[in-house]
Amino acid sequence: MGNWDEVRTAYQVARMGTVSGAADILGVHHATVIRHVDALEARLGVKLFQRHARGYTATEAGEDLCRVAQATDEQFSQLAGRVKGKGEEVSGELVVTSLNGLAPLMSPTLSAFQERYPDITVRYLTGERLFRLEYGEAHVAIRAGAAPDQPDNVVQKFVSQSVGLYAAQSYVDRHGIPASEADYAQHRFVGHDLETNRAPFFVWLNAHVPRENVLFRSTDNRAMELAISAGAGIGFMTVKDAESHPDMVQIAPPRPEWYASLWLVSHVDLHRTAKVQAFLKFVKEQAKDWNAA
Amino acid sequence: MGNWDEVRTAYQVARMGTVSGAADILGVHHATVIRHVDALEARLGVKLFQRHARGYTATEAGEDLCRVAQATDEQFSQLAGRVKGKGEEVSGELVVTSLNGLAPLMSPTLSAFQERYPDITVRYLTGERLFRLEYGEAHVAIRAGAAPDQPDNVVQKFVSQSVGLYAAQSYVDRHGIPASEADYAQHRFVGHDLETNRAPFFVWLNAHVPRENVLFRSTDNRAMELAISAGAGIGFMTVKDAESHPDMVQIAPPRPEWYASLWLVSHVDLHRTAKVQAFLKFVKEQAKDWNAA
DNA sequence: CCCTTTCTGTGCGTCAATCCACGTTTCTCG
DNA sequence: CGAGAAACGTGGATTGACGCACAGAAAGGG
Repeated sequence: MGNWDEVRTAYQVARMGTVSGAADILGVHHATVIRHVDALEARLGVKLFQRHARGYTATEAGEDLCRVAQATDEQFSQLAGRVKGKGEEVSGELVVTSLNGLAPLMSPTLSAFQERYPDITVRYLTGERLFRLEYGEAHVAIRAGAAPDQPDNVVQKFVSQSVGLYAAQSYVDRHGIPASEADYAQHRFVGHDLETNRAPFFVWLNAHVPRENVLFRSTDNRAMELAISAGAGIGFMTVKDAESHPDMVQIAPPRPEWYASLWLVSHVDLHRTAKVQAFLKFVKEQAKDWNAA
Repeated sequence: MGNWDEVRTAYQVARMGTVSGAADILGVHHATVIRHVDALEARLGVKLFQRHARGYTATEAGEDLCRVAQATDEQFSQLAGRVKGKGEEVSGELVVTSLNGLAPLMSPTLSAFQERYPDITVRYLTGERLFRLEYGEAHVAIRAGAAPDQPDNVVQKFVSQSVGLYAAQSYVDRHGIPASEADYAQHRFVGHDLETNRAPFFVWLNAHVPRENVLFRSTDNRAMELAISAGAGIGFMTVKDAESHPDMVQIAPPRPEWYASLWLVSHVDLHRTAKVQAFLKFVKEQAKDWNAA
């Protein structure tokens, strides 16, 4: 079935009964309508209309086509209505992705967002591998580290969490507090397992603390946090996280170069939709007081 | 919803996942596919696909469109199958029309035709008004009188029934048999109510018998036949009809100028279809021995 | 690590689909 | 009965859509 437009033209001819009437509705010249009908009949090998001076009347085949095309027309009209609305209303799925470590931060916000927009189904995808926005795997990603600059991605600054060096009271009781940076070589640290990690505070750690002093290593932020809390060593935590743990001792105050910047990333094709805009607005409102600066 | 072809190309893009693949299937250049998708998105005001180097992936709106278009594609395929078959197989409705008087002649033939082609539904429309082939009201018409020469109508000679003048035995018992044409003025006749009737034997009657002698007039051939049979007067009957009535006396033998010619008429648009061809062949076979000549 | 393949995207020239105008037929109304 | 309107149908002009070619980018393979 080669050409759907010809079906549409024939449908209007069957509805109107005249070529001229169909041409008016379709907004084309009546010669075009005649050619469409002729082409369609030639392809099907069947006469769809009987031609006479008062217009065209559909044969059985033409009436059959008319019924099918009418159903199609209604389906397409409904589709257009749905699709146009879909760009303006906040409903359906919202897929958000981030690395594992941000789950404690995001979960309450996503929950609140779902409560605010009950038509939304929130899917929060986390994992070690980065879900890729450009393949449509997610609407919004929360990325950490340096500002991503992939083309076709819209990047907005989210929060800059202030990060400090902390240790548990139990660790301080046993090993004391380092007096200066030179003293760090005598202490135990909690750090990332991969030396190539680009997080700013881990870069700083690699530069200022011998690798052999990083005795607890993990790839999971949550595991490191629990390790610090359990007294395994000195490590980086956000000020907010540290405050939520009892008996946490600040070894070094937050520094600007340690800031853990988070970025809201969305694909340019979806960024303008009302759904994504509503989410970005909502999450920035929620995070207003998380900022360090 | 302006352009159905654009929906079709977008559907293939959603199916294939790539512009190139869709272009291959559709048999057009991939640039055309891109233009169609762009135009459709612009009209709907919604992004249907996310573009990336590996291809296009459908957004929610695109998936919605894909579902609707798939249903449409299936509908159209089925339609094409039905419609193509409709031209080749003998099924559906066969609408035959004629004047009232031919019903006794046609009914057995139509019944036999329906028995021969069980998928056919026969509709036999009779009435004073002529059903018009050019408006698609009937597939085949049986017309009487002079050869019709309307454009777009295919006319075939059907049968020439021999017509004679007859009277019932009861009439002959009371009024005798006219000795010559000059004697007709002393007899009673059965004729058509309208003097303008073009049937050749009625034209002859108007010319040779005073109007006041036509004492039984009707517009219905069947009524006239029954009137003659009941002894109301002398009237025209086909030889076959006269033979089927008991006690019928031939007043004058059949003449060529009285021949009631019947014509098979079909519209040129439908004449080539297998259904009409099958009917014409069948009815001519049946009527082989009806002919007078 | 580079080469190949695949796919998107765009500027440009060409061709076909479209529009336009006129002729013909039929129906209607005065 | 005759003029006018409305509709189909066709040949010629034109514009918009299509195909082509090339560039850029990303994934896969040796």
